[in-house]
Amino acid sequence: MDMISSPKLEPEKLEGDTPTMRLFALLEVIAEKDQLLSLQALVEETGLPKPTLHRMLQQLESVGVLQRESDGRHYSTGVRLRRLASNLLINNTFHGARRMVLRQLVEEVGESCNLTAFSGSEVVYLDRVETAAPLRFYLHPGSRVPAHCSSSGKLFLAQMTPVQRRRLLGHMELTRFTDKTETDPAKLERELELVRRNGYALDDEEFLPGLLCVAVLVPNPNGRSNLAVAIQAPIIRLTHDKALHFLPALQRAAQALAAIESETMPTTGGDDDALQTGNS
Amino acid sequence: MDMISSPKLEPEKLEGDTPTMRLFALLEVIAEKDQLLSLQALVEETGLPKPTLHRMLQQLESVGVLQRESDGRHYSTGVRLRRLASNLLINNTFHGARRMVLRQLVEEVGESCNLTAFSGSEVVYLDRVETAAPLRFYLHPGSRVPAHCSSSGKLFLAQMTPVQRRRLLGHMELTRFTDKTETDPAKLERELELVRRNGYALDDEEFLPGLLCVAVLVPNPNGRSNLAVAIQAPIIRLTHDKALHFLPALQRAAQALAAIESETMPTTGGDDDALQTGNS
DNA sequence: ATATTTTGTTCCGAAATTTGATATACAATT
DNA sequence: AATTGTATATCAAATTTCGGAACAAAATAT
Repeated sequence: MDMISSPKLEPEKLEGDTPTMRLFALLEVIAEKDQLLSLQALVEETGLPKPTLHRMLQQLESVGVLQRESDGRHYSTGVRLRRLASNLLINNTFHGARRMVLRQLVEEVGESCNLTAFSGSEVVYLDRVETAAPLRFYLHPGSRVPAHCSSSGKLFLAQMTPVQRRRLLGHMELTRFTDKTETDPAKLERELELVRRNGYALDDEEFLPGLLCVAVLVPNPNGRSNLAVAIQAPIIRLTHDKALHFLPALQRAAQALAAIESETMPTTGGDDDALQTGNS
Repeated sequence: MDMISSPKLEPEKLEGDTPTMRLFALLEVIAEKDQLLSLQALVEETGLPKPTLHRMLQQLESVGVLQRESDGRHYSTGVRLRRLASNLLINNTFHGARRMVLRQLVEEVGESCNLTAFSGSEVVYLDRVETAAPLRFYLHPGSRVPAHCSSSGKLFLAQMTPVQRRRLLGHMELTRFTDKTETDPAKLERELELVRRNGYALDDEEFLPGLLCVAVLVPNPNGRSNLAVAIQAPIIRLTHDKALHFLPALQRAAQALAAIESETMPTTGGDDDALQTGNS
């Protein structure tokens, strides 16, 4: 094992010292783009020789990590990779001090709160802390709800580019769950505009009768966020006004969560090898 | 949820043919249970030799894919892995959109549906949404079936030029899977002619006994299509007639999928929506 | 406090894999 | 029909991984 790697800043080259790491870096490139990449495109993107890249892609495809599109020339994420990502985020509640932030928020506002992420086309509950109040909705972590009628979902939709959003909403049936569910795409679009301006989103009995939610995004300095915090409560206890009243607390929690994220997700890959543990 | 996970009886070898795939499988194990795993625990979990595992973990840690806890003896997900997962799920509108179309179709017809492509000489399942009905065939995405005895496959074959088709069928054994499997090239050719005229294809227990499929092509304005949608159901529930009854819904789904394709496929410019340069 | 067991780490030659220039097949475009 | 751009196959050389065995450091038992 060498000492500290020399600071060679290759702007184009796909970094990676071992074959495996090169392959992982390739996955990162693919995951970063919301588009189907061809072999040629990846060659230009990574700077790797074509045969090498071809082999890598083929290998990844053969085990279901990547998947080739119908035209046979474009690659995208495969089932295994997507499942890995899902599991990772769901199981990550353990690692996080995030739960503590949630817990404190719950204590502060007295209602159940949860942490959500956007996955595929739906909102998935990463973690959830319940209020002590006897009357409550029980929604377990791991479950999924549609984006168009959940507060977090609206936030995620609102921050997408128009192209991305149209791709999703254009082919999504805005299923009606309650009288208040928004099923008109145009109206939804208008509401998303509002959400974008307000910086928060409401779900006023749009998914479950009697359930009101408020959510804000967990800010992400690196780009779009895929984390949101939400308060969920029976409308009997949490009125519309009261919900807005909780916004500062919610924002504070979001900020705290963002801090946790940035602690563990620094932008640049630091190369300080502090491997020499106590070995005298 | 996957069904093929191996039971935890013995130190079941971590499957993987190449070093890289073994490593990916390791990540899957870790992602599945985000508990802080020690080296020893992983040895027992995966059945890999200790030095090997140690090397893998160390390598993964040194590049930030995994992370070692403060005690230095427990590993958990690292920065890069989590970022990969995040990006993956956010930048996934493409798969999300397609899946939604499938899901709606399933809801409409009440049977499992899937999206297939032609690859090499076989039909590969790109995605699949299961019906809620208890009795169902379980066929996972990524698996492959022969072209001559699947509804999608016949569609793909039917739209080929005679030269192309002969090239394939000439070197392909028309394997018999059931009594109804067509193994006579001449008869198959005649059926393909019918498929071409009808605009849809059936698979009436030609691959699996008791399984009936109907499929249509996803139209492609640029030429031949390499995408098909299909309904698959036990013949007990889905009679021949009923299948034809579902054709309009199937066609509608195909149309929707075509729209997604045309939205997504970058022509040849490379300039697309959301460019998010993860300048690392 | 010392002995014992368990867990983590290092070595290193043999075996397996990746690498990528070159060559070929295939498709679309002219 | 010819041409261009792409995707894929081949193969010997260069790297990398592999894992048994030895070693070090904790944790646990005596």
